[in-house]
Amino acid sequence: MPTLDDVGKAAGVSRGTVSNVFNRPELVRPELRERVEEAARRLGYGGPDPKGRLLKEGRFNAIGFMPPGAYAIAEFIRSPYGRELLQGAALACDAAGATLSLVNGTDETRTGTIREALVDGFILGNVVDINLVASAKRRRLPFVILESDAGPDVNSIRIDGRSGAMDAVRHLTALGHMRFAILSIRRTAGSAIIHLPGQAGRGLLAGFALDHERLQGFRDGLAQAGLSIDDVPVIETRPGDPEAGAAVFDHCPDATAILTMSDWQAITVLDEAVRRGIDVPGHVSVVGFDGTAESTRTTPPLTTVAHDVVGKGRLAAEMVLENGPPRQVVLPVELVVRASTAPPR
Amino acid sequence: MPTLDDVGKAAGVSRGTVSNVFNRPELVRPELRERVEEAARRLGYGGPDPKGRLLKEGRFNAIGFMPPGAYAIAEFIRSPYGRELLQGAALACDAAGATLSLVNGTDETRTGTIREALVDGFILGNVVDINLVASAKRRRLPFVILESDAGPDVNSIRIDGRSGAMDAVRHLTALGHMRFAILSIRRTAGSAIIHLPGQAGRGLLAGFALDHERLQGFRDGLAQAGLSIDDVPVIETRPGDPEAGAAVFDHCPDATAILTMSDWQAITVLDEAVRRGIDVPGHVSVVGFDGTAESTRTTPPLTTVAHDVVGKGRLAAEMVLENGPPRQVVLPVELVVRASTAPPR
DNA sequence: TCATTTTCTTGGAGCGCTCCAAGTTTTTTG
DNA sequence: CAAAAAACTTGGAGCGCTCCAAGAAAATGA
Repeated sequence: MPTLDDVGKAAGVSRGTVSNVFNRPELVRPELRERVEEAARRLGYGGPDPKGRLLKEGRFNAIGFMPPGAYAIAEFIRSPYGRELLQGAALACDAAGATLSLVNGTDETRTGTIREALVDGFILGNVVDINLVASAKRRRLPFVILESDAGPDVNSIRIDGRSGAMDAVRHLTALGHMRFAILSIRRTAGSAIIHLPGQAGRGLLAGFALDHERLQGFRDGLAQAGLSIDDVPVIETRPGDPEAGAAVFDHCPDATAILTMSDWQAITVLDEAVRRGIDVPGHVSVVGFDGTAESTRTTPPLTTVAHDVVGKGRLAAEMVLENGPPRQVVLPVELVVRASTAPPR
Repeated sequence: MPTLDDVGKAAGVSRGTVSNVFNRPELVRPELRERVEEAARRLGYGGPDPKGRLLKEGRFNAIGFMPPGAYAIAEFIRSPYGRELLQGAALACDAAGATLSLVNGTDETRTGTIREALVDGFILGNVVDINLVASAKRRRLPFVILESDAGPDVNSIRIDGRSGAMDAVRHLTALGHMRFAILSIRRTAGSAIIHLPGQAGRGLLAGFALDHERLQGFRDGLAQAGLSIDDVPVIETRPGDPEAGAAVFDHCPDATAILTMSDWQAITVLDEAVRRGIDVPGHVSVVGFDGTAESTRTTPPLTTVAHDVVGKGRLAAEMVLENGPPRQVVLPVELVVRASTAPPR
């Protein structure tokens, strides 16, 4: 690839002049300009390489988005939650004239990615591996983490998952439900993990912050109705696992209410219900989480623990772009009652 | 921000040694390494800046995605078509270990964006402004354009929109439909444009390649049934305009079949039908375009002119990443008949 | 102890560009 | 027509890094 120098040589002028021809053409006498442009054409010069400029300018004018532990970018875009989050981030980037870089990376390579990504800051999707936060700090770029809190010196945005989950349970117990099933999120590769009541080592409340918090909310909500989460089957599936619905119906045949951790999971359950001819909400009630646009369009429309996902994505990008003092934001949630819940059969 | 040199100075070693500490630590004696690391910590050095390396290496290891003329990135992600396309591109980037950069830009700034984006290649969403192709050529990076054909020296991927559109019309005329409405895409900002039959200067077949082609298909399909597109009202709305459905029902009250240019538009029509208590397909049939995953989940499920959108996105990214000789790919379409079409009332 | 080998460290060159002070040429002015 | 002003062009410095040949130091062997 020819460089400014090559073009300059070919046109019999200096590098600086060639640079001017491309960046400040008004500074260069027309006939000279023409000569330089002609030389550039002849050599197949594609214009000043942004790499060079970059080094000088010092900014990529881009922020990186790293999807949550369990996802690849492609998978994340597929999820209703993921695409609204990206939408919001894209909105903010657009407004700021910045680029949104979708960086991939398996759990093992993410640290390296953080070290080397060509960005001015990061949005770290729900962080599973806490070492990522350490890596991000080390890079000394602004970043924000989603759905975790890593202390007062780290930007974070999360929702109050516990109270949202409690609201969902309260709604269902108020309708008279007593027999629940919980669809939780598996944060590693693989198919559904079934935790039946009474099973040893259910370790449900270990895991990852987001899931932990929501499970706590479910637990506490159940407790308020005199029920124990220990009697509730919990199934962990990967976010977009199409088998999730099947797993629930197979393993929790007498649940009258199914609590989930995302609208996507709830949709899977709805789909499986159609397949099996199970009536929702007549036979079983289903509650989603996140309140994405999808949840309004299902059949029946989904009762869900909603928050402003697009707004969250936008805020995240804004925080990174602004690079102000660290903030920990907790967004409100609201139970939106639609037609997927009703009194038990 | 401190640099390798600063750290070297602070630790009393050379720049090269500091670089080794970070990149090939095994080459550096442990105690020296420790001394350097300690100096780095003390200075708050965030590790070798990728900018420097970049210049040496010469590749960004990223491809840029530029959305179609009418969209911003955020809007594009909202559309069922857009997110499947991005999904596919993300898939290919992930497999290649590359980053997918979502570059924004209004119509006026896109040329500049193409000149300066920090990427090794481009996917240009449906190109409205043909000058973009010239800009992309000038940059001398691999690129592919979608839903247009810019000749044998430019990578392109498109579907056979004309035959897909014809299939849609044939399906409807076979069912007995005689009165149509067409929902087309407005490629500029603003609300719906109504082209009623007989109106002067309908200029329907001008516009942008994709729309042009599909309109041709509609025209030719109608002609086969002895109908003229000149008698069919055509409404142009922006891709995600929620008013699209309303415009159709307001201005084409006696259409028994509505042809659209995207599933997204068709979904809008379905939503409006629900709102107005209009039965689909009892009262009116609706046909989508693209065959996105969304189209299976609507009520009723959508009859649509389908193609593999995810595959298209993946292929696009692969073509850019491979940087082989230019190819012009035409993907097959297939009319998928579902429950949104039926014989006319 | 000195020669040889092995291990470690150095600093210059170069990646492609932009910026800018200084120099050169052209134009204007008195 | 010379001097002053304006217009244009030049080339070095520097952005932060990696690579690598060469040099220095330490370890090993005779």
